[in-house]
Amino acid sequence: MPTTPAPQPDTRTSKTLHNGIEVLELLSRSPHGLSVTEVAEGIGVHRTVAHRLVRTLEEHRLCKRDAFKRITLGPGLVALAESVEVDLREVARPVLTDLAEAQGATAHLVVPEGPDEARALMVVEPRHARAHIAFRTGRVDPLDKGSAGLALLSAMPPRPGEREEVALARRRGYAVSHAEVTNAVTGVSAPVISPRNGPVASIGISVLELDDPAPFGAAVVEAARRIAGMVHLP
Amino acid sequence: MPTTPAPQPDTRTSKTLHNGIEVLELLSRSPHGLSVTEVAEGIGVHRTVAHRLVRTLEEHRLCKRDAFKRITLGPGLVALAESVEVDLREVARPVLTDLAEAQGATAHLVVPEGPDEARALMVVEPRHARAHIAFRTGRVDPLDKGSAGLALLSAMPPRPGEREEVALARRRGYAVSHAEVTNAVTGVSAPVISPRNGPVASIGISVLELDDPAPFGAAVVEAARRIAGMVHLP
DNA sequence: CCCCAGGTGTGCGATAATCGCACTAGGTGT
DNA sequence: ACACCTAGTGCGATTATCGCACACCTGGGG
Repeated sequence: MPTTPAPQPDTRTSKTLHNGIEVLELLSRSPHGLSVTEVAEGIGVHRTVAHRLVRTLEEHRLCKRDAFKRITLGPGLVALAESVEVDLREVARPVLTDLAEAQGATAHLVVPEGPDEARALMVVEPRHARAHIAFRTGRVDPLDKGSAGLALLSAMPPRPGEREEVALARRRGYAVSHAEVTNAVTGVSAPVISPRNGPVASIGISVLELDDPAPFGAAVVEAARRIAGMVHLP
Repeated sequence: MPTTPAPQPDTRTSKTLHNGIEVLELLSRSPHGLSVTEVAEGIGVHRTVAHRLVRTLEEHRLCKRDAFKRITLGPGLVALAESVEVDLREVARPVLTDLAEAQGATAHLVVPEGPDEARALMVVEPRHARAHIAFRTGRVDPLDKGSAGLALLSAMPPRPGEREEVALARRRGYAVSHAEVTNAVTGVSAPVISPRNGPVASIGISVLELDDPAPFGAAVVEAARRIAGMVHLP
């Protein structure tokens, strides 16, 4: 019996770094922290390995251990995250707050991720609305669900079998969705199109109203236009 | 010549993970992105190694490559960062916005990091002030510089050789600093003290006024008290 | 009190993952 | 066409990682 067939090691990615990142992702799903043993079980490595990974992350403030040794994500991550897409978020922030305030609804900036997904990069809630939606920054949704993704698709070349709403959005300049990612919520989004880089983001609002989306559409189109005029990637 | 003296490998931390994190830190200092070669030079590893690290980070969306192969930080980081100190930030957010609005100044939540540093976890700017300070979330300052750090120190046992301002803050309940971290800016901060965990944060504002800090002090003390009453760590 | 159970933390040898060479491929400017 | 630059890859040598075995601490019974 010639040992095991062929483990075929992957020389293209780094296993140790992969494990370290999995620790971070595991911790982000564990709001109340974990022990070293739980981390080891959670990602399927030996306890000693988890120990070394945690210590390394800790040195970089990517995780920390509280008074009784429980491990949670560390504030170093907020410093790193602050540098993600700085120029885009810098110009988008005032536009989003204005939009949220003017419409009395939650405004969001969403970027495409991979070929079929979109991630919320920024979410701004209105200050003085009677009621409004809240959802998590960093959230990922399929590109073909929700107004933000539809708006992004509408700024790309048509795909075979694309939803009818995309073609409609392409004509109107903004996309509308209802109860696709969140029950009872209507989304209205417009693509932010950079002359140089194509559709870099979408900007939109989540409203509770069910009637005519046209005024909202005009508002998000205008907001997207403002951002596109200011963003210039190298 | 008996080879090299003694390389003494470090078994306590993980070199590969360390390198991967250094890539992230390097990228956060490089707003316009880097090439693989630049990454390799920046952290002092072979180009092939940098290549593998980048690819691994990319799979987890911690970095991404734009149209012309330049590498920047990826949106996966904002999802991770969103989970840092969730409960604390959840309760602090409305308090900070109220504080910023009421005082017409930038409000901030700062947490201790290591024995001698403090990091800004959250920064909220006022909506309608004539002028206000802005600074970066995630920023690190020495614990004995600036009102936030002084406030944290004032809630800890006295240290040998501590600044006089700390004792003063201990008596008044809030700390005041002027032009210590930023020119011409006065900071006023109060510690957030959890009955169970001691000083977990400080909350404060950065103002341009130079006169009586007492009203600001009362406001930050009240804000810190509100947060302390709501935060309950496991 | 002592001992056990359940957890963290650590030295060290075997081994598998990483490193870096040598090479291919693609693009740019002369 | 050529020289020159950077990205990307297969593969053997080397070295970092893995995981065992053990020490240590803390709390709770017997």
